[in-house]
Amino acid sequence: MRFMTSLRFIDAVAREKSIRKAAEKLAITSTALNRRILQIEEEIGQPLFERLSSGVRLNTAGELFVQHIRAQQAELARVQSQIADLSGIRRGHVRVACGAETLRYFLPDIIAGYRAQHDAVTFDIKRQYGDAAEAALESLETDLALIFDPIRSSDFQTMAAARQSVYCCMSETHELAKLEQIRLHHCIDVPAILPTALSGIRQLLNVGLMRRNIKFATVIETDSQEFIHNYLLSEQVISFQIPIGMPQEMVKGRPVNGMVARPIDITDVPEGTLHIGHLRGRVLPVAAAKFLDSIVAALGSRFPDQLNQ
Amino acid sequence: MRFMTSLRFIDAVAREKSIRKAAEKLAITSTALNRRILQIEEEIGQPLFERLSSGVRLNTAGELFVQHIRAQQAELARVQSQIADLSGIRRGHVRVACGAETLRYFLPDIIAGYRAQHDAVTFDIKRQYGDAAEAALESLETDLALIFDPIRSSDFQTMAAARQSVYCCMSETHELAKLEQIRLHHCIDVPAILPTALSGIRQLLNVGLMRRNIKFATVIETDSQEFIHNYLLSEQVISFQIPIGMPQEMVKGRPVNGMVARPIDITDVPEGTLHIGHLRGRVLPVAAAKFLDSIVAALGSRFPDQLNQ
DNA sequence: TTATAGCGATGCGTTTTTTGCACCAGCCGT
DNA sequence: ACGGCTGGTGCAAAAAACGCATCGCTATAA
Repeated sequence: MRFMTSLRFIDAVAREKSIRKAAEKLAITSTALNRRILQIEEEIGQPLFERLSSGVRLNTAGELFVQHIRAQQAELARVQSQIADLSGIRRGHVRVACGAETLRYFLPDIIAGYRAQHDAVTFDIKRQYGDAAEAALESLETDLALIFDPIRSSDFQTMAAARQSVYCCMSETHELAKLEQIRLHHCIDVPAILPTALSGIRQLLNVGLMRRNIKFATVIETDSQEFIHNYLLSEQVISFQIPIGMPQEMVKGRPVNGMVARPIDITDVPEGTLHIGHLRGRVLPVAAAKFLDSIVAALGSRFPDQLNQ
Repeated sequence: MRFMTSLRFIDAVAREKSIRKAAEKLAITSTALNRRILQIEEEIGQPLFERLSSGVRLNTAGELFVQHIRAQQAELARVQSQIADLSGIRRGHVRVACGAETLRYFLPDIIAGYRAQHDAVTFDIKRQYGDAAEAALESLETDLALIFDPIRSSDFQTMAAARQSVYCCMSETHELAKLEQIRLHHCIDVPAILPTALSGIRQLLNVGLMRRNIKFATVIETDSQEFIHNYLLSEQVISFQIPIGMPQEMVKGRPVNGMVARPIDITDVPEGTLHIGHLRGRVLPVAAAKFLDSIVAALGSRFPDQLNQ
């Protein structure tokens, strides 16, 4: 979109906080970029950036203007998607921010199903923790967010929610695998591998640990689910997951690839809520709105009793 | 605003329904304009205009896109005004659509008062009948509307309203000037000069005439208040006006420039309502919002008892 | 029927705008 | 004092936009 070039450039400079760095990303020279910015500042009638020795920074006017640029970009995307939708085949690009839990099995499944029907729709999946996902929604960097976490911003509009209780995962040969249900005190001194403190699962566990005044024997802390998953097979450690982050067979208690999951008593560790939604007040592009519909539908069929709203 | 040029051009072509006509208005050649449009159509991926032998016309995609362009222009104006407001002096441009009644004394007064405080704010005043004013709000051609009429569109957001009863105006030497209050039957066979059927006053009068099964001796019908005003001095005819369209002295029954006004019994002619508002859901530029405030305040002080909301 | 006038589209030479290179001045940490 | 970084600028080359002349088409009038 030619007429958006200058605006995109300003957005890029605002993000990079440096004309030269932004120029490099945009594959033009810094002088060309610099002049475009000076030109727009002149048209606006006042500077949008403060010039620092280390780069540039938005001033108040620039803050307002960049906010407008981003809203404008999102609006344009929506209109384009609407126009593309007129020609029958649905085109578009959907940007999703999600936690590691939904990234594992749920989203690939849903997206494959959606793309089977609309192969002209492309996706951008970003793994982000709750607060970062909310920030991405607000800066219009993403269309949808799947957050397993308390929602902090009132600008988040939940379109569906599913309550999820925490399960304990381990090798099927693990001692605790013999139990049908796990209590936290079973886990005392049992080597555990945990997600980082930013994770929603970890926060729920912490509530339980505080409540019962228990500490885990944490041997590894990582933000990689991939790592956790593989490590369970290498050492007799326990890990934690929520139903949406596991194969459905595993949720039912049956072993999958040598691993099993056992529910933790919810009097020990409270349930959490998976929120699916978008920025309040935003009208989503057609593709994103329809994809959201299919997420909501899938969630409804997988967790019929835990679905709110 | 350089980056808006192509968009403005498309808007112009959409309005003129002709590339050549639009080119003339934009002071460029039709070929340059034509190529800009072809370029944008290519970027969008499909045509925005249907080519007819007599010119062009928006297709569905174009309809969507032009709608986006207009919203975008309004948003940009708002952001610009917000930025200008940062530097202390309030700049901006306010576009008002109003009927002939408010155009006469009320608006000049308010605008003069507002400009005395903010001389960097400019105005564009368009006289339009109710439905045209509502259309102008929806196509974002105007920011505010003052409509003395029933409101038809639910997209009109009323910010203030004042009930106005109809007065009969005439030379102070007119026979009817001796009465304190006029009844419709007094006006039978009295030569009258009336506003056109589109006017809100005329519609109220029609209600009364239907009710009482009376007909005026209409000698002249015009949409020019200026003409009506001057004609009252040249011939012994009656005319009709609402308080906001008259000098305040005249409303009190005293002659002004040889003319007087007498209230019509409201059992004969019902009261009407003057609505002041903007397009629902729209965030107005700073200057327009503040000007609206001053209109509302002025209305409140002039018609303290008739003010709703 | 032909003639004509109006419309949008296109090839081509000219003008305007944008870009890249080389370089300057200022700031900061070493 | 130095080297490395920043944004800003003069000038020439590249690219984009523009205007003129002209084409093909259609609706209207003679």
